[in-house]
Formats: sequence, C-alpha cells, structure tokens
Amino acid sequence: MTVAEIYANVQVKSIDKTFTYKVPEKFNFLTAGWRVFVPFGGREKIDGFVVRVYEAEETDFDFELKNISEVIDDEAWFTPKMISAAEMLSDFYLCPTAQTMSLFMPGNAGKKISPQFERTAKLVKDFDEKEFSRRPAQLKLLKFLKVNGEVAVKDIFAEKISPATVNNLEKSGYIEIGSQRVFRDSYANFSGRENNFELNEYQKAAVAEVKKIIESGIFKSFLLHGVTGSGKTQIYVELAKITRTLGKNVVILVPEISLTEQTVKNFKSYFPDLTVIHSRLSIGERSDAFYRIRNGESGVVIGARSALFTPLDNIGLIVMDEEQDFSYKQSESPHYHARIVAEEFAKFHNAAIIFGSATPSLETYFRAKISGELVYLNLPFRAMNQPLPEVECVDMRAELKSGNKSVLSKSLKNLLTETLSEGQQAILLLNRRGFSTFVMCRECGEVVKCPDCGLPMTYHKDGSLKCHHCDIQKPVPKICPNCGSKYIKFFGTGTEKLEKFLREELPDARILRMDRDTTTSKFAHGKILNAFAKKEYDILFGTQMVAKGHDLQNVTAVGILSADASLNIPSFRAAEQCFMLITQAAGRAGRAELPGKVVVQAYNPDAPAVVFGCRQDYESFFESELPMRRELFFPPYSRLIKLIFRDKKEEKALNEAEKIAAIFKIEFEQSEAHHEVLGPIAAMISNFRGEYRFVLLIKSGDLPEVLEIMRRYDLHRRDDVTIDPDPISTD
DNA sequence: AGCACGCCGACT
DNA sequence: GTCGGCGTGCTC
Repeated sequence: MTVAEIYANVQVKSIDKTFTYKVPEKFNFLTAGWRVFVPFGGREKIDGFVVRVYEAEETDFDFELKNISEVIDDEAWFTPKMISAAEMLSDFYLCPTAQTMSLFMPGNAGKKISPQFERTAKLVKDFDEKEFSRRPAQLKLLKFLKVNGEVAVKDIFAEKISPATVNNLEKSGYIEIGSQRVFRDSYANFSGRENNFELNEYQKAAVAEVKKIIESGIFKSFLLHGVTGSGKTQIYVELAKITRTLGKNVVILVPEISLTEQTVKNFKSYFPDLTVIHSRLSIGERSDAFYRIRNGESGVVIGARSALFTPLDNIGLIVMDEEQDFSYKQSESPHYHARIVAEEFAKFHNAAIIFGSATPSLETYFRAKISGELVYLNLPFRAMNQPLPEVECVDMRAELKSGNKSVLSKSLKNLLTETLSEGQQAILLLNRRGFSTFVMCRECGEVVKCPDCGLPMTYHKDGSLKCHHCDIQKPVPKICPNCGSKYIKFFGTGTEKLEKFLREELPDARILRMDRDTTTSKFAHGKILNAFAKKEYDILFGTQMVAKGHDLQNVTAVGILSADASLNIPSFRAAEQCFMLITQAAGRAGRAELPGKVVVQAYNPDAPAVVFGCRQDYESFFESELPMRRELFFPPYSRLIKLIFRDKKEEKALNEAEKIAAIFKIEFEQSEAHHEVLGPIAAMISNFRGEYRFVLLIKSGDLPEVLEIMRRYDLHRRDDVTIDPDPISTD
C-alpha cells in the first residue's frame, strides 16, 4: 500500500511531527507538496501537508492508519525546496513545521482558491465584408477580432459593441466564445520609469563586484552602504538585469508595503513580468501570483518580508533594501527576521545577497567591517554628486528660555517660510517613537528615570510612571527634580494637533498629513506621495513614515521635531534609532539639483546620536556606540533570545520562568561561550487576555548552543513558552 | 488547538 | 443516581 507522511496544519507546538496516512488508490498521483484533508484526533477534516509518499505494509505500523480523505488543490502547492526551507526555519526558530509551511501560503489554509476566468472571443471563419454591409456592428467586431486575435469579451464591450452582436456572431458560427485564466494583479497597470543615468564610478565598482559572484553562482553576502540619494536602486536594477540574463531569478525586498509601489515603478520597464507579494494583497491575488511564479512566468518578485515565501526557484540574487528596518522582523510566531531568513535562502540557492542601507543596523555593519563576514561596498557620495544637505541643530531648551513656547523653533519656522516663498517643498517629521510614554522637563531636558536601573520610566494613562524593568511605580512629578521648573510634562503632541497648529502658523501653506490614520488602504501611501510630488501641496508632514526611503525631487527643506525623543525609549537600541531617524529624514532633502537644508530640533543636542546624525556621520556614530554595546554585552557582541512565560496564574508563570532561568544559569556555567540571563521581569504588557506574562532575556555569545539547550529541555514543545530569537523589544 | 476521557461536586 | 465542571493526554 502507499502511505504519506503528513504535517497536520494544527499549529500547536506539542504536535510538531508528521503523521502517516494511507493514500487511497484514487489519489495515486500524490507526491510531496500536496495539500490534503485528513481526519485527525476527534476531528473529521483537518488540512495537512504531504511531505513524503512511499510504499509500506500494514505490519510496519503498530497502530491503525487512517485514509487521506480529500486533496485540496489541482497540483502540489509546495515545491521540494519550499519544504526543506520550511523545515530549516522551524528548526532554527524552534516552532512547528506546519507553522513555517503556512508562511508559504497566501493565507488560504484549508481552502482551495479558485482561479478566475474571463470569457474570450476569437474569429473562426473567414468573412466576406459585403455580406455584412447591412450589419455594421457585426462587421466592426469581425474586423476587430481579425486585427487583435483572441480577445477578452469585456474588451469587446469596451469598444462599444453590444452583447447582442457577440451573441449573433457566435450563433452564425463566425466567432467562438472561449475562456482564459486571468491573473488578479493590482500592480498590472503600473507603468515603469526608466532611469537612464550613467552609473558613477562607485556604482560601477559595486556592480562589478557583485556581478562576479552572481556569474560564478556562489553564495556571498554584501553590505551596500550608500549615503542617502547615492543611487542604490540603480545598482539593484543593473544587478537584477545581469541575473535575469543568466536565466536566474531575483527577489527584491522592501521593508514596508508602502514602498513596493515606487520599487515596482523603478523595475517595471526592465522586468515587465515582475510579481508583487505582500500581506495586503487579497488572497486570490496572492494565490494567482504564486501560480505564475510556480510556472516560471515571473522571474522577479518584489515585496515586503512575505515575498521571501513564494515558489520562486533558481534564485540568483536577493536584495534587501533598508536592511535596518524593524518591519523585517515578524512580531507574531514564527518570530522570524527576514534578514536572517533571506541570508539562509541565499545560501540555499547559492545566490548573492545585498543588504542595502544609508544607515545599516549595527549588527550588519559590524559583520561587514569588523568580522568580515560580508563584503563591504561603499557609496560615499550622492549619485549626481549633489551635496548632502546642510543641517542645523536647534537646542529646544534654549528656545524655551528665549521665550518661544511653540513646537516650531525660530529657525525651522524661517526655513519653512523661506522654502515656501521660493516655491519649493518641505517635509516635517514629528517623531512619535517613544513619545507619549515618557515625562520630560522642557526647560532642562531632564527625563524622569527609574531610581533603580536608570532607564526612562513609562507614562501610563492613569497618570503614574512605571519602570518596566523593576516594577517601580511613582506619580508624575509636579516640578522638575533636576531644575525645579514647572514645565515638566508628559510628551504627547499628536499629528492632528500639530496640523491645526501649522495651519494657524502658516496660513498660506498647503499642508498634507501622512500618518497611520491617513494611510490605511493599500494605495493610500502612493496617492499621498504622488499628490505631493505633483506639487499639489507645499508641506508633507507626519510620523516616521515620511522619512522612509522615498525619492521626492522637489523637497529642499526638512524639519525634525523632537528628534531625540527616541533616545528615551527604554531600549539598548534607543541611540541607534535616534541616529537613523535623523540621518534618514535629513536624507530626503535636496535630492535633485537644488541643495537641501535641514533643521533638527532636540532637547539633548549633545547626545552622540544627535550630533553624528546631524553630520550624517555613520562611522563616528558606530565608533561611539560600540563600546556601550560591548560593555553591556548587547548585539552585535551577543545575540538575544527573548522567552515569554504565560499562565493564567501569575505565580505559576513567574515560577516557571524562574525555574528555567536557574537551569540556564547552571548550563551556562559549563559553557565555553559567554551567555547571560536577565530576569524574569514582568512583561511590558504583563497581563494579556487573562494571562500573566514574564520575560527572560538571554544574551548569547553562541546562539546555536542556546537553541540546543532549549531543545534539550523541550522548551520549544511547551505551549506556555514563546521563543523569540533576535527580538526587537526586550520586554 | 480541539476533542475524549475521567474523576469529583451539585442537583432533578 | 446523573449532569456537567475542567484537568489531563492524545491526535497516524
């Protein structure tokens, strides 16, 4: 008899293994990769993934096998490569294989997605024009079909030819109605933009270096470190062309769904067959995209992190743009980081992988410059040799002292007025990260910190301040403990409030707001940016998203409000975040012929992140930040693993966490590598859906070793423990 | 996860 | 006596 090994798609850690089922004769075509329905446990119908089919005897099993009851799709959903990739990921992220396999589905678990068809018409008989002289509409259609061949019926209707005409011709046997598959693709009508600039010598050198690797078909990772506006995209396009010429395929990753639009524009004219994949596509659309990719009809996949999980085979190049962006990390299980996965996949395909950024993550830069794991490619100048923008840093404490209580400093207001009067455009960034969570004195810049651990305390709606590391709580002080000023308050200027204020201050300016509220739909981002690019507005303002990688030609001024607010997030990445925000935002200015000017408003203008951010000096920032990371044993000197223990009973959750912490401490004593255990501490959100949560943070000098220990103690099989390697937040 | 099974308290 | 509370354990 034929049997199949199947992962039941029940994403529970305790059942992370295959189950064997009998393959009925009528399904003798089954191979690894098919999706099927099987009875499982007490349940009639669970979807499952076939990973092996082979011949066996009843007597090989000491239990009764059940039958596969149905097959789901018309062909195998998973390629063998997808299955091995999923197994590799589940092994690394210590999560069930059914879960990593689900990453490779467009969200259609347990469902077949029907392909969409449209009616077509084609000419099947020669016609004599004279015969149709009294039937002009029919003649028009016949001529139309003679010119265009087989066309969609809806295109005929678009020519103002009626359904009756089509019907009559079908009856008289001149045309035949057929049907063809249509692919849902909301990016199909995007037109490309050609950038026929000559590459400069740095760009050429970078292309040449990667080209060698692509041609020789070996795995290698690159960091493409280029200042803002240095023309990284052109390099990606060039290399993608080279890869496609060699008959290999390309994946282009962007951090946010909103950035796919402009990336598609940059690639479309060179790669008309490209496919877009991201989580906001409809399931049908994604499913169609998978179909095209599986059938080799598309060799370039562009999208957010989920674009890694397609049937695309024979990959020669993976590009990860803005590699430092946190959107590459998935916050739900499996907690994968696309940066890690992309590199694993590149190895797997013997492909070249390029991490691109103006402000690389410290981890990636470290790997390129210090440990030498990545090849470092540098673009130190802007593409057309435009100067980097001139940056002025305004001390907001001094501003207040001189009597200006407004959120706009005098410099920034002047810059805006000037820019508008010259008919140019400005971007204003309101840094909300870390905002509304901390309490600061506007006179001296003092932030209320935890008396125990010194990390900034977090403001809660009930008016109290809490430390998320020590569980200490105190009320918001009335006057500043440092200077006695009464201008101490929790920070919370919202975008709406600021919009109103701006309209009052600059009544003639046409102002456009972009934040989470105004960008909920799939193309909202593009619409806003297009309207701004067409100069329908003067000022674009909003949250971090206004700073993210777009190329707006007419912007000459950029203002950053409370640039250093991100310094006050209780996170070891606070400075890095702050530096990147300033550098990225400033980089939006002066990208075309006219030079740019930037005003950075800060309460701690002397902080290295602010100083080096204003100078766009990555190297110096890196040098200043590294010793802290080394001292505290944070990445890039360690890898982090966050463990969350959950239970309805607070005591139980805490006890379990403590038990495991003790085990780790004993294990680590015998280890050659250095590891540290922090906690357990109450999680940032300590009570979620009636469950208490405690966090253990492990800093590891040898990640595989710690993963091995966790496996040995079956932590990965426990439903009350969440394992998050390389977490973004540590609480 | 979800479903069966089983072992105790409350109620027709 | 039996209905149903949920803790425990298994799913080819």
